[in-house]
Amino acid sequence: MAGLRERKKQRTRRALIEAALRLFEEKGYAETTLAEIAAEADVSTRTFFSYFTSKEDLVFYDGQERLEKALALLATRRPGEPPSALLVRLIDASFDWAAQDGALTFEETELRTRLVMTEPALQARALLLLFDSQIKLAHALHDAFPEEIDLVEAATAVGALFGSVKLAVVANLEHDRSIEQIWETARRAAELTLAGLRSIDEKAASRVRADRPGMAS
Amino acid sequence: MAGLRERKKQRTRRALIEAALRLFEEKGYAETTLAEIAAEADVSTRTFFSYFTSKEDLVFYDGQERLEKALALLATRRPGEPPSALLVRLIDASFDWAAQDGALTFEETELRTRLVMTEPALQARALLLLFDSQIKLAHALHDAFPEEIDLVEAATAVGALFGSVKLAVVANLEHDRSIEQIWETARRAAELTLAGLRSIDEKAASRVRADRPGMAS
DNA sequence: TGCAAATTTTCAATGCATGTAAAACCTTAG
DNA sequence: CTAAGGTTTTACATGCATTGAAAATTTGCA
Repeated sequence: MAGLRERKKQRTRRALIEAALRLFEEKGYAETTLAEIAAEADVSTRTFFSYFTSKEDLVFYDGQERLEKALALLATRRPGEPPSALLVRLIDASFDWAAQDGALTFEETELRTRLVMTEPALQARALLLLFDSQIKLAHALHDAFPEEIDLVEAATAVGALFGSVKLAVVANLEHDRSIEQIWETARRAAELTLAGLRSIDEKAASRVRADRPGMAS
Repeated sequence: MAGLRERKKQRTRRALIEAALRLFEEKGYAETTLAEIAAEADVSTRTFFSYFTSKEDLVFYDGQERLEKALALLATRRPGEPPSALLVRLIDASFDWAAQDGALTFEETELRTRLVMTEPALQARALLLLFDSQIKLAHALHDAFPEEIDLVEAATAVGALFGSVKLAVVANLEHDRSIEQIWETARRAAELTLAGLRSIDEKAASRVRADRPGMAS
C-alpha cells in the first residue's frame, strides 16, 4: 500500500527531525539555521517547508497526534463515571504519552523538553498549542457529558486542571529530578484542584496553629 | 526633573504605540511592517528597536507594569485573610486593570484585545507573558504566606485559578458580549475552582436526576 | 559657546518564510 | 518496457524582522 514515494517522504521527514535535534543539541536552537538542518538531512532548504511550516513546527511535529489521543480518551466515558474521574484519567494518560513517545528515543524526548523549557520562542509555541488543545478538550468534555456539564463548566475544569498541573510542575522543576517525582507533583496538584483551592485555607490555618500552639493563652 | 531628553523619549514611545495601533487597525497586524510604523511615527526603522525589542513587544508594552501591580497586591495580605480570599482579590483587580487602562482609550484597549485573540503570534506571546507572570505570582503568594503555603501549593493555586478563568472566558467569548458578562463568567470560574472541580460531579449528577426523575422506579 | 554623553540615523548583513517555475522523480496504464 | 501524469525537489528571487557598527545629531551642562 505504501509506495516508494510515501516511504521516502517518511524517511525524509524523519531525517529532518533527527538532523534538527542533533544540531539543536550541538549548537542550540536559535543558533541552528534552517539551511544547516536541510543540509544535514540532504535536502534543499526550500524542501524543509514542504514538511514543516516553520522551525518551531518541527519541534512539535507530533502535537496533533497527541491532541487526537486526548480527544479520543475523553470520548471513552465509562458507565457512571463522574466528570472528575474522567479528567484524572486524562491527566494520567497525558503523562504516560509524554514519557514514552513512540518515535523519539528517551534522550531525544529529554532534549526536546529541555529545548522547550529554555527557548522562549518554543515555550510560547508550546503554550499556544496547549491552549488550543485545552479549548478542544473542553468541547470534548462537554460532549462527553452533554446534559450534565455546560461548555463553560467544562472549560473551567480543563483550564483549572491543566493550569494547576502546569504551574506546579514548572515551579517544582528544580527539585523534581526524576520522572516519578514530577509525576507525583502533578498528581498532587490535580488532587488539590479537584478538592478545591479553598482547601488550602484549612491546610494553611492548621499549619499556623501547629506552629504557634498557645498563641491566645 | 524630567529633562527634554526624557520627555522627548516618552513622546516618541507614545507616537510609536499609537502609530502602530492605528496601522494595525487599518491593515491588520501581519500586514503592517515595522518600516511603516516607524515612518508613521517619524523615526527611522532602526530606532523602533531602541524602544521595543520586537513588533510583538510593542503590543504588550505595559505587561511589566501590570505584573508589578499584581505582585504588589499579593503583598497586601490583610490580617487573618485566607489565601483564597487574597487570590480572589487578585482576580478582581486584574479585571479592573484590564478594563480601564491608564494610557489607552477604550477603543484602543478593545482593538488590542481583538488583535491578541486573532493573531496567533500575539496569542502565543500573551500566553508566554501570562505564564511567566504566573510563576512570579506563585512565588509572591508563597512569600505572602511563608509558613502556611509551600511554593508548589502556591503554584497550583495560581495555575488553577488563572487557568480556569482564562479557559472559561475564551470558551464563552462568543456569548459574552459585554464586559460585565465576561466578568461574570470569570467570577463563576473562579468560584468553581475555589470550591473544587469535584463539585461538578455533584452538580452533574443532580442535573441528570432532574432530567430523569423516575429512572429507577 | 563647546565638549561629552546619549540618541538617532544610515548602511549592511543575516535568517526565516514564501512564491514561482523548471527539473527530477515515482507510479501506473498500456 | 515505456511514456503520460502527477508529485517532489530544486534553484532563484523577494519581503520582512532583527541585529551590528559606525557616522551624524541632539541634549545636558560647564
